Amino acid sequence: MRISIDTPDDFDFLECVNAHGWRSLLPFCWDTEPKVLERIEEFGDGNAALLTIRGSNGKLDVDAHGSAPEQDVVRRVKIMFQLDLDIARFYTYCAKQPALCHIPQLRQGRILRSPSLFEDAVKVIATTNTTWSRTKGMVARIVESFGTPLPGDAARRAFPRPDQIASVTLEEFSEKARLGYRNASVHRIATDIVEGRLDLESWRDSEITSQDLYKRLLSLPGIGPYAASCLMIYLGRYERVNVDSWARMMVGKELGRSVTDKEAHAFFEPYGEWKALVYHFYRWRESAPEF
DNA sequence: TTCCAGGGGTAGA
DNA sequence: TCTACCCATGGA
Repeated sequence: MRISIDTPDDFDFLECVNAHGWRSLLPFCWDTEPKVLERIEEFGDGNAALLTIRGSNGKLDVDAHGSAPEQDVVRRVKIMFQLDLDIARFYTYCAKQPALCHIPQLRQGRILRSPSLFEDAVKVIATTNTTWSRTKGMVARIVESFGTPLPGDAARRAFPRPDQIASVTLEEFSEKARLGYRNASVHRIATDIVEGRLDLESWRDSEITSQDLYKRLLSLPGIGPYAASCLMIYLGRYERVNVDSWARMMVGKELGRSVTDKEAHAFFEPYGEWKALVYHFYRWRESAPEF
């Protein structure tokens, strides 16, 4: 089944896929040539399907191999590529500043994300205090140990649902996922969702203020200021910079001394409501890890 | 052996 | 609000 999904004029497939390392984390699989993004996705019926996604003029062509309801495929692809995100105001802002005017020219701004906040939260936790190669390993072990396999190819699996993680003990999860001290955080988030104490997907609601959303994200185990700010970006909220070791280093160089997180935040204050997006694309242009 | 990576949690000041 | 310390992991 092929589904064509119209994309906004200010959308660029490659810029979105390359906006950060998510394309290299299972169940995404990026093929540089011929520039195809694959993803194993489960649609709630216990069967996984392979999606292959290509960008072409004004649309995304999605081939679904396996059981995949069309409406659900469209909904999830729109989330992954942030197709409903209105970034016109961001482009207007960038166009006025010489240092940022390349952003609208390149049609940067949208960042590949996961169809669920649960998956993004787990992946962000797996990026904290570790190297990128280890992040890939952690995510791969979660997918390969707990995800629904693709029919006929058990080696390829979807990202596990919360109940697939919560169905095993913390000890078993830790043994298979090997996330170090992060094991308990991921297992508890999954368990809280399954037992009805947490409804992460409802946090996508635009009625929730950014301040409230940030507080909610911080309340999750394993999610601190850095991880919460990353997730805010994926949800289209850019008021908080995800200050990391690179940001501290970069601001420190500018100021000629070591800086506190507060000083790093203050450095990006002039970029107002867009500061996190400005930092994100600056950081990836200057120093993208090998992904 | 020690350090470090796209930090987080906690105690104590 | 800030600082110090500890928290697995595994490659360099």
